[in-house]
Amino acid sequence: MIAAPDRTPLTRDFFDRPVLEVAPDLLGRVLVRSTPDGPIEVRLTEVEAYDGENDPGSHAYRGRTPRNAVMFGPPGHVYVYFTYGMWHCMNLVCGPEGRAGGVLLRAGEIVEGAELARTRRLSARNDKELARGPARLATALGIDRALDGTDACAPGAGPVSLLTGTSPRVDQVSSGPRTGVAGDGGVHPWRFWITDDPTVSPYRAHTPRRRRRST
DNA sequence: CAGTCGATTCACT
DNA sequence: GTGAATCGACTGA
Repeated sequence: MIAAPDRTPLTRDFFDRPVLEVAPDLLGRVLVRSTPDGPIEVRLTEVEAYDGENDPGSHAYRGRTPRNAVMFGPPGHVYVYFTYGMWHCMNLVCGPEGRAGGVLLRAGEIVEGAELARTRRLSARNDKELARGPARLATALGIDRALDGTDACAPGAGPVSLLTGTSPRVDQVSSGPRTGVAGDGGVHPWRFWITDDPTVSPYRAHTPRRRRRST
């Protein structure tokens, strides 16, 4: 008989560790998103670590700003940013307060609430695409900047929480360079995913944007 | 204050 | 594989 997955919420202590330790440890865990329309649960299959002010790829590299302030706050909180004029992406703040570490949630498998997720992800051709990619994951879960700063470890039923769940075996975890990260930030193998999982997003190197033709 | 670009996705060839 | 969409944050003058 197989034991049921442990639905005990992850506590702040889980996130109060170096981000490079937390990031791979999040794989396989289930994130619970509670909304008025119902719950959505996603099993995380791909993440990336961003190591605060030391990391050229991190939003915190040039210090604290109004946008990234939450990253400098206590661990276990949600950092949401808006990008490309259309998308939101979601992080979990890690490391001690002041350290500005974050784990970008890049992809996962919807394990509960797929029906609701489909209504938010009309372009998805199948359920594996519902949360394959960081902005897709945020869209499927109904995440936007209103959730920036939310405590994912708050007691009681918050809008976002994480379950202890079951971690994949160490030999089932792969790592490699982060997706779409420019320059020196792209050298570190700080992207982690569950090997061969079909919901993991495709890797793309950073592509400099073409200059817009001036008028 | 104008210029540049983004931890991306989608439609189309 | 290529290019457009779309806007807020950040940079440097």
